[in-house]
Amino acid sequence: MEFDKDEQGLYEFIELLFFAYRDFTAGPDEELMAFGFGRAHHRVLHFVSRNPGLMVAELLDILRVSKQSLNRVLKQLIEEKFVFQEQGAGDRRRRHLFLTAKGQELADRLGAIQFEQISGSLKGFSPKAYQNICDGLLSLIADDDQKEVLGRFDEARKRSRGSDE
Amino acid sequence: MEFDKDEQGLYEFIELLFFAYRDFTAGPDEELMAFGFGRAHHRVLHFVSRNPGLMVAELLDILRVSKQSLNRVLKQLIEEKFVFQEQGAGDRRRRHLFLTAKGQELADRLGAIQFEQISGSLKGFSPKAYQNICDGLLSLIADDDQKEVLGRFDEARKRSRGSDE
DNA sequence: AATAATACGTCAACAATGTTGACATTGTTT
DNA sequence: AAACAATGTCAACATTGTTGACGTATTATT
Repeated sequence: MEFDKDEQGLYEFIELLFFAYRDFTAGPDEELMAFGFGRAHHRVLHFVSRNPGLMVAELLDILRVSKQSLNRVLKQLIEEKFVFQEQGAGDRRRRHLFLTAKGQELADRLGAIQFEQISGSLKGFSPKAYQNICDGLLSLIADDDQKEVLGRFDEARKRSRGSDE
Repeated sequence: MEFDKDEQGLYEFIELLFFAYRDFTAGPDEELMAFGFGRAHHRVLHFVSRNPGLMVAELLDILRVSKQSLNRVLKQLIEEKFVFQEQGAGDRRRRHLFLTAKGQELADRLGAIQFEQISGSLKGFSPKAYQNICDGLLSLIADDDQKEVLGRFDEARKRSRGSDE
């Protein structure tokens, strides 16, 4: 397996991504079933947990689904008190999304499942090798989206520093 | 971004995988629409292309869906002459799956789209870095499945050597 | 002040893809 | 002959995606 237009290698890469994604999402999916939720709910919980105060429009841009599709799961999460909204201070049309204690608890549990999976899988990797994997995944993302993704990473790290210290 | 139970880094890893998978599947999805097919059809075309003579039971194990769900798309692909079946020589209950010329053409076109995406994204990576990415993806796959995946990789490489020389 | 644009919510219909359960067919094994 | 295995099929239903149309605040523009 080396990179150089080797057709076999490229096909293998495609399959690795498919199987990795398949097995990676399997764990949380099980846990979610107990709540009557699915993968779509997980995505909302994840991104609201990581970006507290996220607006609906931003979430739509992240998930790339129609607002009707998002609204179906978001409505459930709000009705069942996993998520709540706050009207924007400046612009009162905006709804900022946050997790309730219950929502945060579930998001954290799902995160913990994936943490174990990742650290179990990658514990043998050097920091350098791990960096290569992250860089590789990042460059698979469409050029226009990479900036947005990295921007949100930065904000999350700033928030985390702000609350830790 | 370094590997060591850094919560931020692990969350970032999760998101990278999500966005990479999202953007990686977007290309073929568009092409498939023109044929009235979806991602489920793509998976069948891909794995039959890579493993000619694959049995239905093996495909079910790869995709991890119910036979009824598979049958729906497989039936379409057979009726529209992208895939054909051959009765097993030894065990005549078995149906071995193959692509027709038309099916192979479509599978190749979809492969080409993803090839361009991958090589465009990873062209700056050293062979070593590329190897790290592949190893990382592989280890994200459930332990029991890694052997199967690697086994099929080997078979595909053997087949490819057999027909190339 | 009237009008347009924005952010969001909602109703309805429909499509793709997943599920389970039940049953039929054909071929192999015991 | 009876049991098992591999596949196909019918039906019902769940989740998550789509489009189109419309409603309601709120803000921005003219």
